[in-house]
Amino acid sequence: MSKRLCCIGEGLKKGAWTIEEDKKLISYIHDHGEVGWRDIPEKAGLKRCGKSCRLRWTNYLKPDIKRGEFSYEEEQIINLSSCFMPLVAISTWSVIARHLPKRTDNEVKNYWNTHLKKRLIDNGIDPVTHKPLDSSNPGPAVPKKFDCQDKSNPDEHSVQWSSTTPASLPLSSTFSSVKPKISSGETQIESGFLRCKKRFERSSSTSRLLNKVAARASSIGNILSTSIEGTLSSPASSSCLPDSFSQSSEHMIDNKEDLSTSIDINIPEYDFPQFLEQFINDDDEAENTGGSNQDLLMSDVPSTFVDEDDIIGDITSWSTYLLDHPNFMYESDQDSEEKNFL
DNA sequence: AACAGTCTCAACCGCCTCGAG
DNA sequence: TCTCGAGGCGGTTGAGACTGT
Repeated sequence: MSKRLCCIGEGLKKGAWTIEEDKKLISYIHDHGEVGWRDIPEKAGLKRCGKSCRLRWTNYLKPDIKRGEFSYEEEQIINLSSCFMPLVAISTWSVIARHLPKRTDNEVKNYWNTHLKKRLIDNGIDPVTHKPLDSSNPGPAVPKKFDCQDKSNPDEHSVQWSSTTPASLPLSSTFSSVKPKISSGETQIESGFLRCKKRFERSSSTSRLLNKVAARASSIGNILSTSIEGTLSSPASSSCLPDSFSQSSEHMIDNKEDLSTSIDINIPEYDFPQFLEQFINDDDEAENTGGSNQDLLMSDVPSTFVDEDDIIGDITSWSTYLLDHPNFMYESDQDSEEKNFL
């Protein structure tokens, strides 16, 4: 198949856009709308290829784009979404971006690559597989606050790291359990086709699950912090913690008052893994009964034959790990004290 | 103040899918 | 059914900003 290359042409400009170019593009789209990108440069008087115009518009100039730092809730969605990376091969960033209102896929991707991925690597986790980076590394570094062996008295607010293996690793085993369901009778070609098809369906399934998470994204920070609180107050976990950490957790509780409204931490709903499971069950029930739960994104998505239990297990595994290690994603952020207490 | 190293993110690249003809 | 162009995607690059010495 021969294809005319879009961005190769005489006199086409590349690189950073000027204010004048931006004005021309905005003015043209304001008058004519986002149609026919191929013709827009010529009609708008721009020496750019259509593709470049489209990218500039969708990633930067569009009026409803939100810029600036990502909120804690947005980070949580990206973190959870990153768990699906090994499962879905296409449309990942755009699907995630659709769950973050006014964020572009490019921005989400950049944020993951420059911030969140780095944090995982810093903490000894492979950002692709979510496994420890190497076998000599027993797992992500764990704050000494969580080290059962360490009964010393670490500074309450500064986090020190040890290499103690955490009780549970995020997704390391559960991911490998999610395999394409190809029957024994299929040929290689058929299985290739099906694999391609399944990629779509997984993407859809992922989106549906993300949608469920995103639907409560506005309160996810509160839910997590409360759940962490509940986890820490349980006898099993508190017996493992040094006294100083109990004080630290009290500090967390005090600080939480500033961050959220008061929530009854005894309500099981706020156990995050349970919350996820319950939320998905509620959603399924609504679907079965023809309920009107608004699916913000995937209302047109066909049913999937990906085993959602596997994926839910993955989410639960990862969220459980996050709950067990509340500082996990934030240890590199020395300047983000507030986040360290969540 | 000057330089070097690091980080950020807008923009580009090449490939893919979809839909019109 | 096939071809081809438009639009969309993830991966990558590199200029400018920032930070440390």
